[in-house]
Amino acid sequence: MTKQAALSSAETEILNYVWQLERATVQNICDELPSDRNITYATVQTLLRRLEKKGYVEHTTEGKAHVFTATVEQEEVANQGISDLVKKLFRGDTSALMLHMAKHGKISRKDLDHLNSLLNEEK
Amino acid sequence: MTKQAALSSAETEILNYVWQLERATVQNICDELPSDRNITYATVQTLLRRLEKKGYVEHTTEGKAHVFTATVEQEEVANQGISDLVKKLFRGDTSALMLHMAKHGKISRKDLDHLNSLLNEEK
DNA sequence: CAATATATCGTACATTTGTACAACATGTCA
DNA sequence: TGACATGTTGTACAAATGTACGATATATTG
Repeated sequence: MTKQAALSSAETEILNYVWQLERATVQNICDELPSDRNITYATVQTLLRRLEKKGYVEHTTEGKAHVFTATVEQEEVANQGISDLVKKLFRGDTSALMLHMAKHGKISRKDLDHLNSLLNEEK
Repeated sequence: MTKQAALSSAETEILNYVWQLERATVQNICDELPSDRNITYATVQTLLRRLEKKGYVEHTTEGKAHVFTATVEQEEVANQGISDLVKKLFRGDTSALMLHMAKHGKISRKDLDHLNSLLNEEK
């Protein structure tokens, strides 16, 4: 909650792998990267260093390698991201985002039914 | 459609005013800015110059001032923004975004009803 | 234990982004 | 028409971002 520095695009990309792997070394992440993502080991390392400085991950040393783990939840970061987007593109109006998505066919009947039951089962 | 350079945060902010005003001079935009947004005339000008170079606005000269108009629609930019967000935070899965929003109380019963009728009236 | 493979660390460097000043140009009004 | 107000242009500069090299440290294994 301590007002974290914003995540850059590349940082977010890497953070996703940390979430996914739960515990990840630089190498682990490099192994996960799709082959068309041309980025070196050194770059992944720099991004992890920056993520740590910004407070999104931390590490312990295991053997000679660093094992990184996330210190923030995906949920939190997602909330922040959505909130920023909505602020930037829909004057802070979340309903406007929904509407936009519906108009552009991003919401299916199935999604809607699902959401409906979700809302219903809430106390 | 010509693969535009991405919009920065400050650029998006200014582009929103261009959409809103339809035709806007630097001064017009400065007048619209909330008083707590401390940014100079010169900065707005620079951002408009960059928006033009990136192809999001164009201008005509009227008197001694430039009058800017958008060359892309808000809808397009919104789509791009959503798509980027979903890619970054929900592995490209739009439904996951919806679900997230529902879980976090960003979707109201009212929104849902509205979306429902929207989906229904579609041919 | 020495050589090898593999890590990290310090640094670097070109771009992009956010912000803005100073100089120059040009309508406008007395 | 000349001064004034208001525009634009060129330029700058620090911080953030994306990317990565070279030097150094350290497990591992023959």
